[in-house]
Amino acid sequence: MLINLDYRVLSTIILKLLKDQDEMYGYEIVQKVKELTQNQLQINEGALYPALHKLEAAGMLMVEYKQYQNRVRKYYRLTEEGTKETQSQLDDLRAFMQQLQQLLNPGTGTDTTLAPLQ
Amino acid sequence: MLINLDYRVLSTIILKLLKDQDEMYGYEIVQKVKELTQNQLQINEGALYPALHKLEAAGMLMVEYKQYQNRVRKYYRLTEEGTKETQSQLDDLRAFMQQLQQLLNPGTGTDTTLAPLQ
DNA sequence: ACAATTACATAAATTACTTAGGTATATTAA
DNA sequence: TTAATATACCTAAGTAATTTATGTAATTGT
Repeated sequence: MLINLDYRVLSTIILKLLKDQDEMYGYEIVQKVKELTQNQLQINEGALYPALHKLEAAGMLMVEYKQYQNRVRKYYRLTEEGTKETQSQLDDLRAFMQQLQQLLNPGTGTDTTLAPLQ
Repeated sequence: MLINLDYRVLSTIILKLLKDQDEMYGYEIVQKVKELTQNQLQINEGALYPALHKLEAAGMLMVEYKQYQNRVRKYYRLTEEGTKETQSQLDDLRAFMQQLQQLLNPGTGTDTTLAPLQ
């Protein structure tokens, strides 16, 4: 099967951002993606929140509520298993993107290498 | 919205292969993808055939039936509009992949450029 | 002769995304 | 000061497309 890249991409982005930033709340993730891609990519909140809940239910993320002014933010952070999963998903996505290069640029041959995903 | 990359990827692969090979039949596309990716990517026939029908219905592909031994193969070929669409989808996919690089490799900075998609 | 491959196809079930809406506080603009 | 926008969370209905499971039929391999 052609990897379901939608869900892959969404969860991989979430995990990778949390790997870099240590902890973030949902709305912050939406903004961060906009910022990093100069408004070219935008995550729907209707997709993000369920994805966060799913990752949490799967034991990849843990939650901490924090007071900020008069509201409560829900901060997410990688669990130990989530950290492993992050690496695994990054590897998978890198592999997939390389396969895609293979398909879309046949003949470029030796070096279609992407910058290594950390 | 996070681009629906599944459908994007599938149709872009189909169109790109037809751009390179001029004409192919469905089963051939499945095999070609396996071959080009050393069995690492595999298109489900249950996904491919409906996608081909959809692209045909959209006027991107035209069909020619050809006799081969005792069976009939259904060959697909790009229409004029399909040729334009191919370029457009390749451009979109390249852009998307660059955004993805941006997200997954922040700091790599100057050159995360992919080999140009033809 | 039987199993696997080639070649097409569709349908039910599943998945998960988009769209749309809802609640509530805080900030900015008119 | 009030209205609109931004922040911050959430869920549900509708939609889209994939996976899985079949089905048919000819051909090739064992």
